[in-house]
Amino acid sequence: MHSQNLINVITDALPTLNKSETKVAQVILSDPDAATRSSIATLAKKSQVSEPSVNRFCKRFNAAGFPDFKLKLAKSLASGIRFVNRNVNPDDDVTSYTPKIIDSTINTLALVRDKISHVRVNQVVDKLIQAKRIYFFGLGASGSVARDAENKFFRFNLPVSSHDDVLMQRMLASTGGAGDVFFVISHTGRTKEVVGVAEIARSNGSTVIGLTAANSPLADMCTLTLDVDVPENTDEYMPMASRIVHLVILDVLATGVTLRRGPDFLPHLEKIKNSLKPTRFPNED
Amino acid sequence: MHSQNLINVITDALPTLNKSETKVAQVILSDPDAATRSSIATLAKKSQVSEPSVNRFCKRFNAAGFPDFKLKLAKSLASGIRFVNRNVNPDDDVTSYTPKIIDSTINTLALVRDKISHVRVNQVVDKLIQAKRIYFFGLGASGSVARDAENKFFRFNLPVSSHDDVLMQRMLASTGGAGDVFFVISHTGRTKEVVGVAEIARSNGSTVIGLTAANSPLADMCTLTLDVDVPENTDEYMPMASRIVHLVILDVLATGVTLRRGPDFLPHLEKIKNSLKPTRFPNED
DNA sequence: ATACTTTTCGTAATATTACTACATTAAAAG
DNA sequence: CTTTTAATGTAGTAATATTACGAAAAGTAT
Repeated sequence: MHSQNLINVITDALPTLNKSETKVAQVILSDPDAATRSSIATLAKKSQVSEPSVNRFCKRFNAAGFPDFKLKLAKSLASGIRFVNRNVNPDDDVTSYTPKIIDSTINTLALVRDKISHVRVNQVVDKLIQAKRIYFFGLGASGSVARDAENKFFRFNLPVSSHDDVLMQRMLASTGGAGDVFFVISHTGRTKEVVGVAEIARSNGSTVIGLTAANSPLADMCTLTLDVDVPENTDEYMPMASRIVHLVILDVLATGVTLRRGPDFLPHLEKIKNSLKPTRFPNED
Repeated sequence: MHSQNLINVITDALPTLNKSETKVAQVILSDPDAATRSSIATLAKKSQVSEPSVNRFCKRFNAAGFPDFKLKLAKSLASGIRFVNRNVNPDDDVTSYTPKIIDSTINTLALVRDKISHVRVNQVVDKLIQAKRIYFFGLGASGSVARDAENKFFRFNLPVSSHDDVLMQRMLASTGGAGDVFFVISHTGRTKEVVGVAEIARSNGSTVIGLTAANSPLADMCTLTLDVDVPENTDEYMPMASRIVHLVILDVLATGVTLRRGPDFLPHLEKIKNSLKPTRFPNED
């Protein structure tokens, strides 16, 4: 449901426009930003047409009127600029690469927000709630994601551990069984070792949940997967956005588990929080 | 120059506003999209103030007037950021808590994007470039952030390690000296152990960089800090966004270092990437 | 408290801006 | 050439926004 960029729509419609509409279109396209700031009178003058012509032009593009048109144009500009400028160039300086990287992460998260399957999330929460034991597995960058997940889920008062050692993973997978949940994190879903471990766990009757790419070998091996398709463009040389997405999805899952546990569980979380107080300098305010 | 998101600006200014301005702000924040579509008269009525009050409100936020304000607001909305009621309620289901958590993370990132000091980022990149050795330190949730940083920075071909063991941290801090960079990650900046370690490192002539809260005890102890003021979550159900922010800032720093190294360095990164190929199932497309 | 100052806010007049109805012109069809 | 239809503009009207000014409220100092 990504609404089409208004500027593209106008450009596409250009050949079908009549004389005065074309004039208006050209003026708008030549400087869309200026158009958003000008009144119908000034725009009419610039285009050398009458004001009603401009108004008709706006209505032709499904706007209620000129002000509404300007609004839509402004929105197109705002979202467009962010989309185009996503890549970091070799000659970028701090002031440009910093927002670019953050924007790119934001965009990816927005994408995931709109695409993630709520049904699937619910199913995974189900499995996690029922688990007698949870293992988080990951290698490389996903290793620290797994570790973060452990740090989050141990609070639920059940045996949780994270592992980034393949041999350890293999051994644990082979000793697991019903009631054990193996939560396997992998950006590509194609790492042979990881897929192998998932296969072992699965064949022993454990539940295997994958946080990984859709339709990957790992995904095929899992009881249940949370598909994440992160566009690769920023991850040219090192994983970036995918880790973040994985972490946020784990946040979502943890929240899901907390909510299912109900309000009686909150004092327990509070207790964990308070246990850290003596390790800290008191807050002055 | 990156213009700050108008909605954040308004939210931040909320405490400094007077009675009628507050009314207007609340109405706008409760449904910013509706605000962009309404006239000054309807907005005034909704806020139960006069039209000039709305107008003054707009000018206060550096808009030429009401229409200009609407335009800026629309642009802010279009940047992919949704501002819903950010808190998760006990009776939320998947379809509501999932977007809430992701939106809240996005919102935090957008805030950091607009507030982070580029000068400071540059200074930190300077230090990292010059480092003979880098240690990433963190405890708890910051432990996995430190580990992720190690995974990222080892690619730059210099001795990097991450540690989440306080004793290890102390020992390393005491043996360090000029040329060593201790990169200390802490959300609160108030954990006694961490501050102590930073102090030891500092007193031995090492460079200590803090990724932590501004004006915290840890920040005071550092050679250089990257201040991150993530609104502390009082809500039980909301996960910490600070980890995510820390990770993204480390992405920014890694990018900064890569760019400084120049294009000659890219083959090296390529080599690391390729080294993983044999561990993966080939991609079918 | 009281008078004085400053800030806040609304009324009403005015200016700006956008829209509509209708007239005119241009183009197309017969 | 008409006649018809589409395209465009004019002028009036409606709507929307802004300004100037003054009243009320809040704050200060005496």
